Amino acid sequence: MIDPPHASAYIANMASHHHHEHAGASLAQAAEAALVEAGEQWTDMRSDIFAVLATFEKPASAYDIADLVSQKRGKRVAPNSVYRILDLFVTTNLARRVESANAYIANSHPGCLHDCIFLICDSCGTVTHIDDDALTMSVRAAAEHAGFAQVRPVIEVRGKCADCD
Amino acid sequence: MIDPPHASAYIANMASHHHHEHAGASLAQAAEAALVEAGEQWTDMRSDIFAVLATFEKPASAYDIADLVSQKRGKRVAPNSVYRILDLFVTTNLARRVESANAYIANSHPGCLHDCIFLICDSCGTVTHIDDDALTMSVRAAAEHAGFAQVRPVIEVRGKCADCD
DNA sequence: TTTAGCGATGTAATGTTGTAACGTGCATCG
DNA sequence: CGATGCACGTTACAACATTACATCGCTAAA
Repeated sequence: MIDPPHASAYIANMASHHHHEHAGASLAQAAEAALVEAGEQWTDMRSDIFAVLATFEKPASAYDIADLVSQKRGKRVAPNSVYRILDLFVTTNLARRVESANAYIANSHPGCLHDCIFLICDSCGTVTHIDDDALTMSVRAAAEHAGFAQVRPVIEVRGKCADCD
Repeated sequence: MIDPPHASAYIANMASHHHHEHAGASLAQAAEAALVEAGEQWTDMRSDIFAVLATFEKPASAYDIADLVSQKRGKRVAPNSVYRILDLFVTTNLARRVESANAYIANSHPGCLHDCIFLICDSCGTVTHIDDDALTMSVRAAAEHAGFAQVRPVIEVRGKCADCD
């Protein structure tokens, strides 16, 4: 799961509403803005962890991030601390947890709330993401129809990406 | 995650095609038939593990199962062995892995192949399952449209069930 | 009948992922 | 100056998963 960092590569959304796909410094700024907006602080540690997370184009495990942040800071950062901050990122929509990979990925449009569909390549591990609100709303509706409330859909698709196929 | 066993409680499917929802002995028989059909053996160990898995109405971790099977046999069964057999069950469609819970659940209609949608209650842990082929096919289609092949959808919804809400 | 192969399971060790409990430093505010 | 709250550190441990190799029993070929 440790891999050479790159800029995140997301494909465009199919949905009616559109938004910016941030990258690099722009993304970090957007993240900071979103976190502050949520009433949380944008600390050095949070900034570093977000920066590292954003360099991955594949889902990064908390341990991957801990290692890289430790290097970057020249001081050991425990996975524990990373988890705390990742949890914060997830709840504030700066990052997403990829359940089927036990890993995390930066949200390329923080501040913009919706359910996403992740496509994870079983060969190369790369994640692309689709926003199809019609589809995710149907899933929500189905769950609510079954009596569920406070619904949080997890929609991931494992498979072979176009490159690896 | 260790919990008093019960018969599995699944809700009916919404889709056009219908099938039996097995339970108890009938389910075990169906599982055996499906496994043999797939060219695999129905051994005592596999039978025991399936039986234990089927008593859960919540997703069961490999370790939960290992504990109960160990009791049942009066001899320690290592998680390792359980994982092996669970993997087999998953590939032969006798069981499903619930990714967002790192756990497994028996398939109440083995031999009948489709994608399911799991609803997992964050309070009580109970899983219900929906078969909505229109929805899952849309997800597959979206993934294939993005260039993915050999697609395996993972559609889970976390939330509060009607009882816990 | 031996023996070679193979599939299923056992055993042990280890790796990975995730949490709990508690301590410390630092800013703000009465 | 305390007191409070928050971010982060440290340690330990729990939960989940895999690897490598050994053993057992069956069956098919020699």
